[in-house]
Amino acid sequence: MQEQQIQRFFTTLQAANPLPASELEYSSVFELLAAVLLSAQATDVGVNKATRRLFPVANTPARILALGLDGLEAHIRTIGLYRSKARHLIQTCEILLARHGGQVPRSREALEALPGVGRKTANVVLNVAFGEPTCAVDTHIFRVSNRTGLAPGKTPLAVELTLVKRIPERFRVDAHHWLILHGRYVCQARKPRCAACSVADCCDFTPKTTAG
DNA sequence: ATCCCGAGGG
DNA sequence: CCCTCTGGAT
Repeated sequence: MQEQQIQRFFTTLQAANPLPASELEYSSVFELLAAVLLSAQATDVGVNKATRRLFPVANTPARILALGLDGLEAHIRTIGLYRSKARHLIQTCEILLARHGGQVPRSREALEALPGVGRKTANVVLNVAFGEPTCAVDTHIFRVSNRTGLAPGKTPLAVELTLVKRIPERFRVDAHHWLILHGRYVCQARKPRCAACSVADCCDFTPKTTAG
């Protein structure tokens, strides 16, 4: 995908969805962090189902810790990888209270030091909660970036660095949600819906009919 | 490279 | 049945 096509790609997605947002449900920065931590290799629908049980009972680090490991697991048992996520979330809450006054830190280093928080989750929090133009690369963004030719790369980090270079700054904050939603509903893993795709004409993957 | 790990879809 | 879902730790 060439530079002019990248402009068109994001301009088109922007026109269809001027104010894109996460489909994860949260009402505080801590809830966002917890929801994103729980969302690893899980659907947002499944995460929302669990957090609708969890957050009314425990939506602060102290309240999560008050649940204990078994109590937390009971609330999130329907999410894949729930045992490791419960353990990590508890360890993260302990660190938030011990080192950060119970608040979610704003630096990449501090975020990635939290158990269960890697580069992708840190990028999401930095972007969605704090407005930084980071490019979190999840399964959707990795696939869409490679398939369309927007940012080819063998690893998520390689894709991320290319995305930062290639996405114009004015699009970079919202690009996260545009790419995820595009991957979820149009550029799907198994059967990409190219016939219904608004950006097929600037995609390396979609077969294009020769002009004329 | 491997493990974790439930739910939904094809 | 198999694949996929806003990955991270070992």
